[in-house]
Amino acid sequence: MPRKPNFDRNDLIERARDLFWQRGWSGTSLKDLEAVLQMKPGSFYAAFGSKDALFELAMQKYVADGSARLQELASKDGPLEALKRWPALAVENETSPAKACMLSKTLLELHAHNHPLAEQANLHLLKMEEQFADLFRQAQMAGDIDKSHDPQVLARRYQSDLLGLRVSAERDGINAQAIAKEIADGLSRL
Amino acid sequence: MPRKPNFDRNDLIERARDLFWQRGWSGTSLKDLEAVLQMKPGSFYAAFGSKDALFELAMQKYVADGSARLQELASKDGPLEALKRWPALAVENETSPAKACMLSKTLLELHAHNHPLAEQANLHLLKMEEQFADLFRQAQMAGDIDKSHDPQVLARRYQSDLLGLRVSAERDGINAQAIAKEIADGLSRL
DNA sequence: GCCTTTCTTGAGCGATCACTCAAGTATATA
DNA sequence: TATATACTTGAGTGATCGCTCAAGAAAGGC
Repeated sequence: MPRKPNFDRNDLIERARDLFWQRGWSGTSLKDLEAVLQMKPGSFYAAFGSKDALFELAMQKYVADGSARLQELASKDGPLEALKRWPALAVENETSPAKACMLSKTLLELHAHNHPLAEQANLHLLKMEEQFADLFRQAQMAGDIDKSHDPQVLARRYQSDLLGLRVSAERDGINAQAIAKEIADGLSRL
Repeated sequence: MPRKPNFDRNDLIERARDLFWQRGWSGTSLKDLEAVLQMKPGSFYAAFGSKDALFELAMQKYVADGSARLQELASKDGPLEALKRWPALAVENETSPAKACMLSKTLLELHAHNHPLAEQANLHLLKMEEQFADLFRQAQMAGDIDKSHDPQVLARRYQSDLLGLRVSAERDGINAQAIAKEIADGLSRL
């Protein structure tokens, strides 16, 4: 049999995710990708098919990694504590490609053009919201949150607050950690 | 003396604002603008200088109009009531070019490229935040909000929540009015 | 009427966009 | 070692990007 590709596909997708996350869809050119991935156009298209196809892979990795990190946090510290710590974690990482959520950036950029990637981003956001709802449910079962609240409603509001926080964190001169703390404190009052 | 331009400059800026607001900076081409403004390239560049210059004018109009509408609401119903009604108003208008805030869309799209328009958007957001803080202050003077709160802190959180709401409203299948109501209810508990 | 001043027109500029493909190169099997 | 089977290369595709500019058209003042 023949030659093997001399790259680590997973590593390439991660690097593409970081570039797309930071610069957005139209802000990332094939030239940018070729530079970061160290690939010529021919190899790129043989490996991924199109810029859009790679973007979708990048979003999937973004969601899978984030989801796993939240789940791990919940396993370690419990569901409520995970939900309370998550906003600060989302915003504190100095090395992350951007503070704002990649899914919301994609949605805002491409929704007006009815681009399929905007629809995909929305679906991924729905999945994240469902994970939040699960954690709220678990926190209720553990007696940490009053059972009078609807977990879906809590999750919807929580995600909205999180998206706002992460837009704010993208700004210069905004104390995002302070907002993150307020969101966490709000959960204590449920 | 000579010929007058046969267009209403203010009207052109409004149409450009709607287009930019909906499609974003890189999502709006000169061709799009020429079509909507009914201008050939020569006239366009004679009138506005560049795409970026028109975008800045569009943002200024966006902020001026929004700011005036909020101020009018406050004059009519009082500062606290204005702050409580504002989220629902921002999200209910079916004819608006987009649900998300034009400033946050611009910031997210252009911040990574250090584009001057991202910096401008941030400054406009700061001005809006200051207006919110003023209204919170006035509500405290009127005795509608406990004086133990810092108006700047309230405004920062309020704006973050508003940005999150408006990103959520851009999504399909999200009940943004419900989130708006929760934000308003939160203000009642201050 | 004419002249001056401005606005309008639209072909077309160089640069960049996402993407293609034929030719060359490396590797596993026979 | 020979062959088959990928992977890699990079010049080049047509389309579109923001923008320019010379020529023509319109509306004052005289």
